[in-house]
Amino acid sequence: MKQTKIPAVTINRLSFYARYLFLLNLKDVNVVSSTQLARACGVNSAQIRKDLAYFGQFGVRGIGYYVKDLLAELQRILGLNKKWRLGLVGVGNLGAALLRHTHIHHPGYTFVNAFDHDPKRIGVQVGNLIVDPVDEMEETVKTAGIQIGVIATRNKMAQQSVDRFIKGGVRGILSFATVQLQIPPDVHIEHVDFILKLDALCYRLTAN
Amino acid sequence: MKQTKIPAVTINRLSFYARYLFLLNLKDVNVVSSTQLARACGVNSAQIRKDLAYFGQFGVRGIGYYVKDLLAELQRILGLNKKWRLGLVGVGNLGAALLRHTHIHHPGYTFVNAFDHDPKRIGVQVGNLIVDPVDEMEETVKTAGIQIGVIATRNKMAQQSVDRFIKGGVRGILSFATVQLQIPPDVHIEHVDFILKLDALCYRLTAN
DNA sequence: TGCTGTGAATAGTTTCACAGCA
DNA sequence: TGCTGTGAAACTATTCACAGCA
Repeated sequence: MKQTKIPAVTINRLSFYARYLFLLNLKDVNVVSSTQLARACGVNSAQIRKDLAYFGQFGVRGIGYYVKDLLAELQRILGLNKKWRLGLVGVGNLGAALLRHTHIHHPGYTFVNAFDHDPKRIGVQVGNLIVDPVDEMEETVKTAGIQIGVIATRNKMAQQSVDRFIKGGVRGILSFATVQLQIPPDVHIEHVDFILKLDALCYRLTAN
Repeated sequence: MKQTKIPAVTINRLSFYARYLFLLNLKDVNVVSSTQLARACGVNSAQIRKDLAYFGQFGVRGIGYYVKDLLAELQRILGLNKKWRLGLVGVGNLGAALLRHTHIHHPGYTFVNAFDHDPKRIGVQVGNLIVDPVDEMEETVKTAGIQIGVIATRNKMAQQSVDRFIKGGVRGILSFATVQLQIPPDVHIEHVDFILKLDALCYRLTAN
């Protein structure tokens, strides 16, 4: 499938396009041109055509793209047509917020287990889940078929949590921790780091 | 100060370097080379030297960088040596988690006000703050001297909240919403979008 | 006519490689 | 000697511009 190495920015944009196409589809819009899509997503129209060209030809010359079809193609390309089973470790403020988060536009993601190392939190219900102890992680991750591990622990516990997910067979990690994490080459990791974003704002506000 | 346009990726890396230097400083390490720093941050050493070169010369040939000095320089460059007053709108699961978040390594950021549009939430204490109604935003943002506005509302309310912050004089926005937001050219915005990151993981896990 | 798809041109970023200096 | 600082080279990404087709 992957003819060549697709840049991460392209994947993020595809995800963004898919979101907008989803909205257009809700509004019963049938056709959209790369120029319209570009305006809505704040990018150049050639960019959109190039991004799509990595994966094939999805448009009709003189017309544009059929919204339903392109949306379906993008969902297939990104893997959003499947169900994804998520595990969470660290049921603090952030972790609990994630569990209670309603994924309206993304019914494909479900948290199936939550873990914590703090005995006071174990057995407590958060959202739809009962918090499990971290020492059951490896086993539970295997039996529950968890595919993506979400790290919402303190930095100190992050590496240990990653290791446990990986031992359980997880190949994708979403980390909210602000430390570098060691992972084997066949595992993918994405970082969500809003302090970094705040720092960028400070810089822009300071540097005029 | 800003001789040329500094790329956003460079700013993010500087922030990352600063974090690591902060840790080194805690451990009383005095000197670090670009090679050591590079290994710790997972980048090329020339990259670090180039990133720093945008702002000046901070090293000593044959030695490396003095940790304390470089940290201070980076904090000055990024504006992290100042105190920043943040306002939050949307005290749902995520917003409440942010208010309760302890910024151990970043004492420069403080939430000074929280707003919500839901009457049931107004007057309630979350973290150290009492939730205020959104229709007081413009006024409160001015009097409280809020410099950065954080958007943690539902997508529907996001644009309205941005507008209110900007009317109150805010020039920097951190948005957790997943919609495009309209802002005037003198306002800076950063997006935190973990669904986009999850989508990227799905793609990588799907595309093998 | 009015769009897509794409080669070519441009712009931006990273890495190499080494001069220059403590 | 062993590092930084930096021009040049290599690489990557974006945008232009237009051929090709419904």
